[in-house]
Amino acid sequence: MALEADMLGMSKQYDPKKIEAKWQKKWEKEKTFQTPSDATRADKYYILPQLPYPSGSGLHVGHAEVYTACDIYARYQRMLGKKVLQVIGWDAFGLPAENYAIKTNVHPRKSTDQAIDMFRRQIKSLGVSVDWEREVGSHNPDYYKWTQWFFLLFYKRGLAYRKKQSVNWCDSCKTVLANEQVTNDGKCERCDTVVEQREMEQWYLKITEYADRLLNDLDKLDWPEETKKRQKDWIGRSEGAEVEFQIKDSDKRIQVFTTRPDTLFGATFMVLAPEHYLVEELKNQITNYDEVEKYINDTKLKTDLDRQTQKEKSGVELKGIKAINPATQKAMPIFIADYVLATYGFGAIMAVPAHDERDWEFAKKYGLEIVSVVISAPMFQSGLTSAGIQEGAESELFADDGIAINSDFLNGLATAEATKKMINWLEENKLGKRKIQYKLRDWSVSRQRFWGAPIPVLYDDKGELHPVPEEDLPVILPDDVDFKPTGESPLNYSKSFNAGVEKKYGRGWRREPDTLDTFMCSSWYYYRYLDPKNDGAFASPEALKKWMPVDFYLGGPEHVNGHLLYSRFFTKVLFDEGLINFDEPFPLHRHQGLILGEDNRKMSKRWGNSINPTDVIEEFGADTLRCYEMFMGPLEADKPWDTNGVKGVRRFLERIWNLQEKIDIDVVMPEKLTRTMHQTIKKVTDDIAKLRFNTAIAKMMELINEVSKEEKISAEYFGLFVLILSPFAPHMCEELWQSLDHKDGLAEAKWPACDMSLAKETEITLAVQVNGKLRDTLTVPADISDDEAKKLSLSSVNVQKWLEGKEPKKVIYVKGKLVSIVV
RNA sequence: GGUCCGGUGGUGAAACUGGUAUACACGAGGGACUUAAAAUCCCUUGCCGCAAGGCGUGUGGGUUCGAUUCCCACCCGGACCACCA
Repeated sequence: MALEADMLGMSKQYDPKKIEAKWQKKWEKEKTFQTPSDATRADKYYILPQLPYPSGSGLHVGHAEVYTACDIYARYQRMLGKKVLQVIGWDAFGLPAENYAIKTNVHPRKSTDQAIDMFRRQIKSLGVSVDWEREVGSHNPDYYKWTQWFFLLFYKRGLAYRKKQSVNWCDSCKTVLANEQVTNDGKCERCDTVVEQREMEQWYLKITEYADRLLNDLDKLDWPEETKKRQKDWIGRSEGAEVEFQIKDSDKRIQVFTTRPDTLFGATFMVLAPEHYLVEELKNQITNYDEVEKYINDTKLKTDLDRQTQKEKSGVELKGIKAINPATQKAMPIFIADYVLATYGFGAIMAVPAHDERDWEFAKKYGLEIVSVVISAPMFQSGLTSAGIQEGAESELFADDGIAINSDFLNGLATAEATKKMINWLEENKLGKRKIQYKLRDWSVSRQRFWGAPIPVLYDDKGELHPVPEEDLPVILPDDVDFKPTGESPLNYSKSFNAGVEKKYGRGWRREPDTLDTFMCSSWYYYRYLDPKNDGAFASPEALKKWMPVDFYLGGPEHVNGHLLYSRFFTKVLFDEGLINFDEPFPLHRHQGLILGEDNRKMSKRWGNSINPTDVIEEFGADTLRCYEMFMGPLEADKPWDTNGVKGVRRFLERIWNLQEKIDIDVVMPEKLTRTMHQTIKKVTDDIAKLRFNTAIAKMMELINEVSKEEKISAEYFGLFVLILSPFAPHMCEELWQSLDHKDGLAEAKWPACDMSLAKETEITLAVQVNGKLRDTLTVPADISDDEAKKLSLSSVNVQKWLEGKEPKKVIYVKGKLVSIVV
């Protein structure tokens, strides 16, 4: 049929299904996108699309957005002569597969591998230029061997430890959750169950030890400013002091952290978190312990959600004990209250009701003493006597910086000065010292679940822990497991998991039954791509040296405080171990936006507004899907799907396809079209570099609109266009390129250079304004002089009309743009 | 409550460093082709006005020859954080 059509001189119909299958097969067979082995530091380019979780519901149009954007960038970089590394892998461990197993009794390995097969097929049908030979899956023993190795590295460096602590517990998933996995209304991010607090022994990684570096090194990164700020806020650095308060008639002390040591003279009571260890220790001296115990128990029952929605502060005084304010020597009442968090600072505060909103509310409710020790600078200068202030002091809350009063040796000092002086005084008297406090907490990494990497630790017959020797890795995840969640680790009940342990290590020895948080798997995957089959290291020193750091990383903004922070942490630990010579993995990072449903809501089963990329490919073709998703709007913006918009893009590609009919080798293109071509090359080049794919496509559409009016188009001209379109619509462009008699595929082609002398306009349109209003436009030679431009503008009939014979006061010429006349 | 981001046609969105606001696309209206429909092609499309012209980038001010862009105040929407001492 096709041959017949050719012989009749009829053009072939654009048939993406055929074209796309053909080229995808060819690329795969010829390993077109295999990572070049001759890459060097100078010409390497590492492009990383974020690691997908292969969910059972298949690929989402949002995935297609990430892979297309990265692929356009990759193909562009190759055409510039870069040796590109682009790979996709699978974040394969995790709760959904295990929950599915509990429901259906299908082994997670089976459902996960099925999901991966589907994902791989779907991603391949997008025509992305990734090196499939380097694909990795975090659930494979040759991958999680190294996840376990990383754990041992942390352990060796004293960064992994076990601790009994109050943890977030999801009773539906029967597991512990990291703070990052709890939603802001206190629910499990996976299953929406309200999270409770439980005391449990868990493994932690000491990410807090890296808080300052994780904060300071943000300055080195080219990341969206908002993202850096969110990470900064999450780390939450505060400068202040720790202060010790003696308990009256006792040798015990209460330690607190405060950012306002300058207000110490105004501290009138103390508040401990209900979980504070001193409450138990001072039990015998507390006269109302029944009441106190009741409050503690009530707090335990309360969920985070209850604590947050509760408006009024509550607490109980610890009667029978008092603390001494080291500055005033006054005895102060001590309370427990749940507005003080056990997990921040020392779990205790000095309360300064006059200068802290929370303390103020609490003092008001319980009728506690309020002493004002800071006033605003204007008020201080207005000459109010200190007596006058003392009288009116209780009426107002003042939480800002100001001037110290009622504070002995601090009086008259501004807050910054007063703070310094107070810290010096505390240090001299051994009552406290300067301290920097972070909100960031250590990362809880153990999970009482099956579908994860086993923690490579052994316990001997005395319960002492021993890391698994490196040569015994990987600790294999067994298959004989009952999936029913019990709250205990399913691995406890696996025969094969514990078989041979005693024989190998000694009588009474057993394995740690917990598995690692899946975030540990995804914190280092970008290293494995460099050397995925290496059995002796997570990656060879040569590969690390050649490819890292990642040149461009694209991922969702949801990972700001989880994955991105953890990956930076892993990298810094590798750096400290001397295994790498850089300490940030992703110097350049951008986010893609969310693709919403046609109804402007987030795509979900619930609304029935999901779009399956495979359906779109089936109906319109992968090239159309790719171009449409890039044309929708800025990459980082959230944008709704519009099926008519997809049709519009398909129309655009068809018009290009049909231009083949007009190709004539001998025709010489008009100067104006040559100019448009070079302007388009420049625009598309600049826009791809800035990831502004939407405007790049718009510019190419403009060119096609203009060219479509021509009778004949030269093959060379058309070829130039095919080159710049090729990263966006690679299948169609390969086909067109081939039909232009190029023997090599586009993988061998070079990105065209913009010839600025050809792109330059010979004529420009000048806008002429009179008193700021547009009155005329003039077409003039591009090299017109200032005087000539002004003279021409003033002589224009349209301008004369508005001048009304008056002499202009001022004439401004903005080169190549406009003339502004003021009368 | 705090922080950040945003508000431009009927819709998704353009606009370099302060310089002709609405590129490109969708939708809509009209026309050509067709027995008809689809597809395709052409024209129109911010608002008011017959026109000249006026008005227009959330609202009100300011700076400037000139403001979507800079400054101040406010309104609205979204995201994130949320008792962090």
